[in-house]
Amino acid sequence: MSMTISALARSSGVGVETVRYYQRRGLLATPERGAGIRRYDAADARRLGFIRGAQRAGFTLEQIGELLHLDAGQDRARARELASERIAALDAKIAELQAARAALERLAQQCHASDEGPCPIIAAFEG
Amino acid sequence: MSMTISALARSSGVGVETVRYYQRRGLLATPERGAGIRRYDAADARRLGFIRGAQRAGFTLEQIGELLHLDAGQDRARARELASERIAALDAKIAELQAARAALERLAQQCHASDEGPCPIIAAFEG
DNA sequence: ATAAGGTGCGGACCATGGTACGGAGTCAAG
DNA sequence: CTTGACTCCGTACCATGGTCCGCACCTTAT
Repeated sequence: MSMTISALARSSGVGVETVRYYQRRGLLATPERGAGIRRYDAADARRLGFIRGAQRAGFTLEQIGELLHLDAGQDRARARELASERIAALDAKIAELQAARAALERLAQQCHASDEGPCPIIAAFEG
Repeated sequence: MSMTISALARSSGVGVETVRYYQRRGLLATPERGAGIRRYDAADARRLGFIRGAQRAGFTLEQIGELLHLDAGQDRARARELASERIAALDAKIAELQAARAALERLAQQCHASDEGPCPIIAAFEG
């Protein structure tokens, strides 16, 4: 159950260079090389999957590094702290994007409604 | 009704260097200088406000540049096109963030519920 | 066994959105 | 009329998250 770096990368939908970048960042281990080629296993794939998932949740690579570090240390309080900070940030971001979406939608409709005068999409945001 | 660059910057809550950066990017005009100092007016402030608002809506500076360019050209169809692309992108992003938020919330609660075994926050995302 | 293609590695480079620096000129209050 | 704050301008630098390059070695199919 071992794979090369390109198989590992493919398994998580990233590029080989990205895997190598994560290694440089200390997010992924660089396994021992058997005759020049490093071999990766399911644990590496899970870890890479974790990184991508956490990244989708908006964690930066630095925060992900901390989470991975906690993994070893069992510091659950800190993990929860990071999680709730992130939840608050997500709430703020979601609200902002929803507001922007509503504004854009309204503008697009106004713009569509009349072809006269200045485009409302442009006219908006000003102020 | 004219102001210096720092007043303009303050009026939109950005730094002077940011205004200058937008000028370099071609998003803001650099008015004629009266004896060495450039003077800005309400139109400049509105334009800067537009840039910030559009940025909050998730447009990149490049897209904002295009929107501002359309402003002159009255190309409303293109403006609507950009707006609806952005709306779709916002919808996707909002859905992603909501999913991430829900996942994190659930994990934080699980983590809180029991202090035994591996932290669910870490265990998640993997896969 | 040889050629094509994957791997390891270090370092350079990229895009995005700024931020900082240095030196010269300008403006406003005391 | 000097001092301190502000401005102009070009250039350099920053953080983030990669991406590409070149060279040598390894692997695999033919």
